[in-house]
Amino acid sequence: MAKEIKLTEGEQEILHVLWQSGPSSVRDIHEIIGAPKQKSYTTTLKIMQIMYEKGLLTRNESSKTHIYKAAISEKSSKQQAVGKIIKNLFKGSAAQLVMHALGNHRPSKEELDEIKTYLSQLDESADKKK
Amino acid sequence: MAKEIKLTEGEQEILHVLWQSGPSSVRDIHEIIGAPKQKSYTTTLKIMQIMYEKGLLTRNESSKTHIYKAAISEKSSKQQAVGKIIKNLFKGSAAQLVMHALGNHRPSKEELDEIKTYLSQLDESADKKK
DNA sequence: TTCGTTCTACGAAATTATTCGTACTTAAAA
DNA sequence: TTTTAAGTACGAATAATTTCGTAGAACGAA
Repeated sequence: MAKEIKLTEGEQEILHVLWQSGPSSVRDIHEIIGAPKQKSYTTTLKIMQIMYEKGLLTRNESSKTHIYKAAISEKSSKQQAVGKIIKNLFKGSAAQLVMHALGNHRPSKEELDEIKTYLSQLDESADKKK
Repeated sequence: MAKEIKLTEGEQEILHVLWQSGPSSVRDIHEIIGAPKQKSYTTTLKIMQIMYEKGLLTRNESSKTHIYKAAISEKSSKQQAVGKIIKNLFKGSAAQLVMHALGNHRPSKEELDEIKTYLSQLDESADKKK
């Protein structure tokens, strides 16, 4: 199992932006999440520096403006986040989460079809297993 | 939209237990989450008292040992938690979360059937809407 | 009634996270 | 070359959270 990483609120926000936008400068990130909240630039900088020290981010220092990248994958974070929710809020049942998600966030017809297709694929591969 | 409630790590743990077990004493909760982590009893007590002051818990003081209940519903917390994940990690697509959950937590045949049934119901009711 | 156990209340220390000011560096523009 | 704009580093204040010790109340058993 992947190591359990504990992220603070601020760290999560920064990772989300980096995953969406790709490698970014502190300024880039700050415009998106710090500035709108009236936080000073050095606040964003500090958090990113700490994340760098912790190994949550890597950075390219070749130019004056450092460019940061997420050092942990969105994929593993998704898995951890979803797994945690299933465990804590849905008594371990992925199916319950699925139905909850479908019930509350009304996917479009297209999305529903997408899911059905996916489900039938799952069925088939389940047969072939082991 | 329901008010955005921010819970600390410790608060979440306690709510999870209360939702699972129903009304409980501090001792009950402590045995489940404090004791295994070698925390002292008063630590659990203190957090629950603070939660009570914040209105996150209610309590019955009729006996010496107070009995606490969660004051916020598991349902709304689920909605908030799932909504947040969909927004932050799945670009707003519930379908993506669903497929991720199905892909990583291999539900049993029974669960799959359950989901399919649920899906077809959704389809029908979608037709009737507005 | 007295003792021992179990509880709550509360204050304060310790820890963790966020926030920001200041100093110094770099590089480009004037 | 001087000035100005934009960056980084870093220390320290503040805020939020967790942790625990101590005091005193409640209550049952001896």
